[in-house]
Amino acid sequence: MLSIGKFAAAGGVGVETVRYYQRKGLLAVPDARDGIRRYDANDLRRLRFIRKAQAAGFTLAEISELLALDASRDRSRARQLASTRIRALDDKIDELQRARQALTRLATECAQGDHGPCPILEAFEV
Amino acid sequence: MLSIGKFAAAGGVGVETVRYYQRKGLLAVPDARDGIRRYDANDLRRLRFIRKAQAAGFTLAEISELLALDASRDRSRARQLASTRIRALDDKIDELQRARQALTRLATECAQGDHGPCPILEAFEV
DNA sequence: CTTGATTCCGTACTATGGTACGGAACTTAG
DNA sequence: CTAAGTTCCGTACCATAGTACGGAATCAAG
Repeated sequence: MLSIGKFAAAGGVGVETVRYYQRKGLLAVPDARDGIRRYDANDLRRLRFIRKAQAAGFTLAEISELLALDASRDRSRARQLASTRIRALDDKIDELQRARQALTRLATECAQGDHGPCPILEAFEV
Repeated sequence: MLSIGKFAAAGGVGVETVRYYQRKGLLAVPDARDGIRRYDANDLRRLRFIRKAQAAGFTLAEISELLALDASRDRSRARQLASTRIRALDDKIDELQRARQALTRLATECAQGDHGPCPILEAFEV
């Protein structure tokens, strides 16, 4: 049974972040014995779930829904959320790759010769 | 000479966004003739520059610096900003690709069989 | 037992990039 | 000329994901 400080540390977040997740309804606020709330292994699994899902690009709102599904075991909805997220990831990856390509080309051109306007600066114009 | 509404439309943003960029120092606030401020082609180039740089993933703070460089013509600093941004893009792309891979695998596993816990939900646990 | 750290709780503040609102003055279309 | 649309300006508000603060109470170490 962990105090909030140990719990937060075990989950790799700050105490304030735990409280924030509680306010958001992502984590339960355990009953306090003697005024100090204690967190168990279930709480910790849930906190780690949140962090991992977040690393996979889910927003906290989406994670709320995943956590609710965890209770209902609604597989088709879980797959739906996953595939929506995959499409969003694809779009974002494409966008970033296009930006990277454009910038790389510009940086190369800018490096070749020190006369005339810098292509990086010029490219965004017009 | 465009009014702020036409100017914003020409730049593909809202009027409030133009005012926001002015507050941020990204766009100048032109002198008003007769109380109405007029925007010229230079202003429009600058606004479009902002939008394009933003699409390349620069933050408004970085764009401020790019706009300042545009005046000073500091090519080496421009290249430096570009390569820093390229590295950040690479990191982000990697991260998203890892997330995509993990999610795709999970969604496939979840689709195979409807018994037992859903791997998508389970994966984020432990 | 005392001192320093931790907990609890509400509230406020941060950064980022905008969006909305209200009222007065001014412009534009019919 | 009148009515509707714009502009100006300051201020407040939005979402997202936290972070900070203050004061009282309680816990842990020496």
